[in-house]
Amino acid sequence: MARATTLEQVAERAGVSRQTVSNAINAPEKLHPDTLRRVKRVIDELGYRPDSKARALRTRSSGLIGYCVAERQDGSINVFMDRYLRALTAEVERTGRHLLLFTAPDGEEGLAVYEDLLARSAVDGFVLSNTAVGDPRHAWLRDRGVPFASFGRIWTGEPQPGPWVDVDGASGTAQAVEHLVAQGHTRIGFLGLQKGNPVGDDRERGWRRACAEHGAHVDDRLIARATDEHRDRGEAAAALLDSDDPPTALVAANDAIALGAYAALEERGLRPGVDVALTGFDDSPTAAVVRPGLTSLRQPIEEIAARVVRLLDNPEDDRGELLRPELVVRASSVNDDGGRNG
Amino acid sequence: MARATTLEQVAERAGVSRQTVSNAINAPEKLHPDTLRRVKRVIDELGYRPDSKARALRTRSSGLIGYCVAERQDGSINVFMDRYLRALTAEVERTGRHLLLFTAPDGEEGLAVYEDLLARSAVDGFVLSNTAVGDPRHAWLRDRGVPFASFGRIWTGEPQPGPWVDVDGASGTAQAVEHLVAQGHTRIGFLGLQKGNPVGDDRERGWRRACAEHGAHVDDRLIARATDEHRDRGEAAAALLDSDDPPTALVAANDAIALGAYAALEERGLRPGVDVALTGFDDSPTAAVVRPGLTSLRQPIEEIAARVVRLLDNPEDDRGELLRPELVVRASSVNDDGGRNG
DNA sequence: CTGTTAGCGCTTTCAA
DNA sequence: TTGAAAGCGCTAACAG
Repeated sequence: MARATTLEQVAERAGVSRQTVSNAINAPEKLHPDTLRRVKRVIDELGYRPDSKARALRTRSSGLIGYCVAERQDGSINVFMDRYLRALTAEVERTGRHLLLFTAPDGEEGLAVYEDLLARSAVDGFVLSNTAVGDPRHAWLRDRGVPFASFGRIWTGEPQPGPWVDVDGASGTAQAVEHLVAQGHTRIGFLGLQKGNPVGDDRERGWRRACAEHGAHVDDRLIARATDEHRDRGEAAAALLDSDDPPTALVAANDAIALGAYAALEERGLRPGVDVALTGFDDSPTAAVVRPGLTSLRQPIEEIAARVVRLLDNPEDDRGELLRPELVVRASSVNDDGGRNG
Repeated sequence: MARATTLEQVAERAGVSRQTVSNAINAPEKLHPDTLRRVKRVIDELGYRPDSKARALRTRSSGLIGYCVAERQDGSINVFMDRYLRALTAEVERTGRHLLLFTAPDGEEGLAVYEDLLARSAVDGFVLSNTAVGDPRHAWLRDRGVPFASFGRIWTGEPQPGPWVDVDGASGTAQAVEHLVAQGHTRIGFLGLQKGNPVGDDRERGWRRACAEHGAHVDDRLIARATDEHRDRGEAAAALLDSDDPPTALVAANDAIALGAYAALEERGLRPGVDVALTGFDDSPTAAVVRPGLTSLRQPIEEIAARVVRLLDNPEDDRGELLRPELVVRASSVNDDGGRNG
């Protein structure tokens, strides 16, 4: 690998001092236009770029933002990983930095990895994701004055320890309910997560509120909960479908559970969208591909990435931002197919 | 953010020179056991870690491996992104390095980004992925003596410009055919990609070879091709199903096309697995979730990541490695459900 | 506006 | 085995 051009080589060739070359790059307004032009030409000729490590050493900032890819496959963020990382990388680059990936165990144990990265001054800050209930990372970083921004709240009830962006789950399920009410449904079931799961509770709140607001039934017997957040064989939906007064529509807390409901419906000879309307949440890649297409709530991943990076640099700006997901209507929730069966 | 401990602080506290501390970390065998113990204790007390940038500057190696996340969503690698990046990150960490993410346009244009990273000495090498036909990156990096390893071949027919790992597509579809022949099928159709797409051609070869070997029909009229590699509405399958002598089983070149076939079957009142056996390729998350579950070929992503990193460090070791995908049998390809309907 | 000096924190080289 | 000197390539601070 060829040795890269240095500042000194540029300086010599341009007949100026090293500092002038540095200024040409970092503070061009300080140079006489002629000098600037001459130096710039030499820079281009030689293809010179400041050595990132030397600059980092001197400026005490690595230009790297740490991002942890969960060590164990937990499934939930899975469906966004691709979109999110792509967007985050692009956003971070817009400010001339890069994303540094690392792995760490969940919980307290993982803090050692963050500490290591910090002790080596390998990163300037962190973007947090896969936030868990009572996640210790946020407070830990805040206490050390480390810049960070989080996709996801810590859900402890206490004030958030730092800037965050999250998706408004209640708004999402409320949109789904409104959509179903507009189709004439008044008995809309909710396929939730385990009670106490803050994401599930949030999404349940939206279902409850919207049902009340729009005159649909609100009744705890319209709620069933999935045992496994990431894989459901349809048990939750089955419970509601086999009840005395089954709902005519189902709002699921996520796509995995909605997909489980497909199985439960099929077993009972019912068709999603025709016999029972169904909506999911997350707009996973699968939602667009199954038959019939699953109506779902698309998380504004690209916007989340943009805001997270902005909050990282301007932590005072806005401490928290709640973004509305967007309802993507497919055949699973509309009686009339209307060509939307994608 | 608190200033990190330096070598000098450790040295002073331990009553030794800076160099001795450096040796305690990088060449402990050079120290007297007593000195080593004393220095190590101080290192632990202070939580000292060498500053990565200073070390990198001095040793001329950043400890960072570049990985490009494709700028445009091309869909194909999408399904692996999560697993692959996780595995790659872990592998790279095993040797004390980290992954640096960046974006770059496809083709020649993107080389400027690689050049920039190199000129700044921001990375020690690259792991390539999303390899395109005639991908210019490999030869470009080789010509500059930059370490790299590729997931995916360049498919030009010329010798590969550097170490690579890839999945043996032909072996995969051959496995699928053998599985179908074992179920009694002799007319097995192939749902391929556009002719000339080397991935599709490779997978087609396996189908053809295995059909010939196992006495199944081999006939170009058993082949239909999808227009769009990433989204197929079932047109390919429809062409075969509506032919004079339709196949009783279908091997698709990827899951997206197989999923398209679900639609074509449904429209004709046929059930995957019951009336027509069907297999996909890639074992996308969707394959496990659709009804019936889609039999598919799982790429050994974790092993690919491990080998890519090994090749990066030992380019002479093995220039190319072809890995066998694993057939994951689900209900779409077996007449008897057998409880495998996942 | 330009140049000189100093030093970021580390490891390599060489001397003791 | 340990220590001192030098310098990786850059920019902050200041002098001219």
